[in-house]
Amino acid sequence: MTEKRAKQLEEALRAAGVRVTRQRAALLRVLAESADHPDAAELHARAEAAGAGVSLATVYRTLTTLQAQGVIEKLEFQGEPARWEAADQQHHDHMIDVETGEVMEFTSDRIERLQAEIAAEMGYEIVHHRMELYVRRRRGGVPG
Amino acid sequence: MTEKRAKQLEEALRAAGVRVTRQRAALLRVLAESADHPDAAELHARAEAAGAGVSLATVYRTLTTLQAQGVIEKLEFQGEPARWEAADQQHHDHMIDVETGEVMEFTSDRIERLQAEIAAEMGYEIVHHRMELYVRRRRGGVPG
DNA sequence: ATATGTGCAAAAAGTTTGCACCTAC
DNA sequence: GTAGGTGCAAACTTTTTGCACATAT
Repeated sequence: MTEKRAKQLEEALRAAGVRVTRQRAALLRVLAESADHPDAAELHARAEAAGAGVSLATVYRTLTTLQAQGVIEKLEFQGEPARWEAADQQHHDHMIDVETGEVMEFTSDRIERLQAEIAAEMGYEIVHHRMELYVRRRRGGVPG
Repeated sequence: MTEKRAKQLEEALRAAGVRVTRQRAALLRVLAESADHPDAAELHARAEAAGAGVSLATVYRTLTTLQAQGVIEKLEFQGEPARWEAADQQHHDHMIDVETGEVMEFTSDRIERLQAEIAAEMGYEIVHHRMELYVRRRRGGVPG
């Protein structure tokens, strides 16, 4: 399944005139297999672990390229190195447990609508947004 | 007015056991006079322009200290150096014009309520949040 | 008097880049 | 064949830190 996705992406890149090198193919596979939100160093480590020879500089360059192609999204949480995620899912925002560091995803059409309304009232339209909730588990809280 | 505010802050800091040095006093004044969202280098430049002898290292250390005292807030917009703002106003979020770089402030009780609801549904409570709308002026838009 | 703060210069951390070589198309 | 990609090492940007000296309380 992730292999299939990786192949699809290779085609899309070629169609866009972006060369699919050994390094890029390897990173596409690593990204397709990653359900979490790894940073550049972590992606490099995973590629190395998979036996791909990819330099860290190329990881950075590839991430920039894939972002420009809309294949991945860059996440910049408070003061940490940038993290990345596949862009194939529907849009969502993030909730970060400040105690464990765990990153969860959520969506809210109602919030998105309100954001658009607020921008419109001020004469603007939204290009993109960023919303992060830094949270703590409630004592006696509802089980996940 | 800003001078008065700076004096108040000096008192609060002393009360909290934080020494009010010449450098800190100078930075408090620069911050009190700044209605925008300057980064450390800009604050350093403004302090220098005001004739205060303050090193950049001290600017960084002071910003960290003032943040810990709740006097200022740190803003981290997409990939730029951190910016700072006085924390005396009510809570608000930011809207950034992607074409001009202009930073505007806004509030929405409705969004804040929805955020709390979403966190609660997942068994969490919000410690703090970050919401930024990256926007573009609408062609034929409503005047500001 | 002394715990704290400061300046300087060096280091850290994350990311980007110049250049010679390599490779997908 | 050639435009575009890669590796390496060096540079860059922002921020932090060790240490000797200075100063607010």
